Amino acid sequence: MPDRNRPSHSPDTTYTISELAKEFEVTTRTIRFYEEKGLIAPLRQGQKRLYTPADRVRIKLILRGKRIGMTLDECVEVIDMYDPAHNNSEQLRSLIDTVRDRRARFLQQRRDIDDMLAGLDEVQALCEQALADAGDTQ
Amino acid sequence: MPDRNRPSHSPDTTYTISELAKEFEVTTRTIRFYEEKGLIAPLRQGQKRLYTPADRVRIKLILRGKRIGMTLDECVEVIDMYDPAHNNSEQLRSLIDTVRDRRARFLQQRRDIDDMLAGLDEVQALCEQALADAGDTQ
DNA sequence: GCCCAAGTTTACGTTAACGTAAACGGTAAT
DNA sequence: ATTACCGTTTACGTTAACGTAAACTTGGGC
Repeated sequence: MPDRNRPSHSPDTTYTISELAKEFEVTTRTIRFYEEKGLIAPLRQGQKRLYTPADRVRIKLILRGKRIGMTLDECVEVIDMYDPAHNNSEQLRSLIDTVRDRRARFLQQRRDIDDMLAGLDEVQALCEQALADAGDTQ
Repeated sequence: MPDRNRPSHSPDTTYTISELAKEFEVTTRTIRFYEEKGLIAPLRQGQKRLYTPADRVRIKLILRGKRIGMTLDECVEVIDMYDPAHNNSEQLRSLIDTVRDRRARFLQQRRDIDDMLAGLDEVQALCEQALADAGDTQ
């Protein structure tokens, strides 16, 4: 049995596919699918996949993106912003533009969520009022 | 030609499908699809669909939901919270629970977006630093 | 009367993101 | 040695949310 008691912050920690699947509450199929799509590229020990902390972070970012409705392709776009394959000034400026556009979309989404939350507040207030009224006339 | 100059806030304003399609930048197919799925139920004048301001609001809510990754079914759930078909106290309490759950999900999404935005800030800072450095060594 | 733009119905096609099943390999415990 | 789990590959199935095309109707303009 491999050592499951090593500190989780160890730099050379690795994870099996089922460990990550359990942690993130997805199926192993999902994780393999992400690999198939090129979103992650785990090591292999023999035939089995071995995930590094970096892989784990990528999965975390993917799932975060998914929760706010991003497609996998969009997740890749955002994740790729992090890796420093941007050599010359032209690429840097282009990346800054991409960042600006993406930020605008995120801000729109946050406005949408705030609007939704405001709606929920109203609904709840109406509910509680109706409940109070029902209590009064009892 | 129908009057297209009536004030848009008139209570009995109606819209054609193409007007709404243009306003919300979707296709007419999309709007008909929402009807097919039971999300809206426009009036008819003869064979043609006529949309009321209430229909328009529902479409707006649907699209808002979609922007934050909600499915159409989830949009219906949320929209249905607004209409007062909640008669007795039991239903009211149940609705309050539903509201609480939904709010929790929205709050999670907002955290996700804030995390994404923080990531973009970092990326941008690194970009600008790299650009500045490139300028220095020129 | 004829045309055109906008509307309609019906139906099949498409894409993303997995689910599900089959068939197989490695290894650890009984 | 057999059972019990992981893990693997390959492949077909599924659902949501429309796109696209065909064939038809309808009211207004020339």
